Amino acid sequence: MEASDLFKCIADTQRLRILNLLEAGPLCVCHLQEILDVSQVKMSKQLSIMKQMALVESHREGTWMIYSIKEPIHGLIQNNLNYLREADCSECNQLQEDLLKRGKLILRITDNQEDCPSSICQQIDCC
Amino acid sequence: MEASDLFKCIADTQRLRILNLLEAGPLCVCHLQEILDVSQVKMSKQLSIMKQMALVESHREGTWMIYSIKEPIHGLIQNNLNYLREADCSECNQLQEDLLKRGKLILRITDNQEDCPSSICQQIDCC
DNA sequence: TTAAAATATACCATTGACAGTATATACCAA
DNA sequence: TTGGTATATACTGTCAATGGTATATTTTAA
Repeated sequence: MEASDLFKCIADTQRLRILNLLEAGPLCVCHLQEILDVSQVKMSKQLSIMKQMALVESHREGTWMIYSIKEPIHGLIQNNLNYLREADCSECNQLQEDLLKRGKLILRITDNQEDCPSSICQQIDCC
Repeated sequence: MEASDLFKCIADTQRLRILNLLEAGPLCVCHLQEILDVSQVKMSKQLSIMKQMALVESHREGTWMIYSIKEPIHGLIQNNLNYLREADCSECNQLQEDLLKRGKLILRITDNQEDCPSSICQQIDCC
């Protein structure tokens, strides 16, 4: 895995946002879609790209596919996520917003007793 | 200047190598060409791209164009250069090799009394 | 004023990333 | 076994990045 491939990957704002979210915990495709407000096809493709690069991995739970960071997270990715979360720029702010949205989303699927992939909700002792 | 633009920039190995070299000190186009072993046209284009992004700047000395990092260097660039110089990957090793080549090149143009852009050679009290 | 060196730009062809539509697959519940 | 939900893939058109050739520009020296 060359550094240039990793840079190319996170040069796409959506992929960067996905990695930022997954680094906080696993999510299924539809919830990623909801947070990033992006079409199903596009999300699926982005995840597929990063899966091929071995940056993320997935497992099935019923009809859901749960994506998570493939451990250990690559140092260059971690380094840049850390940097951008501290920095002040429009994309950096978006990463923070996404994490807030993620928090709300997890609360919502807990509270409303919505169907909830256990590997996501078990993070907060629900489901 | 969005983070994604910066990532796109350093996702190109040549541009990354150029920034790595310039961060160590100014160089003229022909010396960058020599170290990276790349055509004149291509080098000129890469520099032009980064000049437009305000990552580098240039000034003329005779027929030479001397390029240098535009201060202050962007934190994201600095951060990644620091990371890659410490890391171990083929591209990381290349960055180190380039810096060695740069050192030898500066010694050579000093020793051989070659024509030497003063803003480069004054770094080592020559010319 | 002409020639040579260093650099930049214009032009063109090729390639690769990306977005969208349609369709396929996998799983579940009735 | 049928329909619905979630997800993936195939196909296609479009646009941007890239690399090469030729040429222009700037400066210096003869």
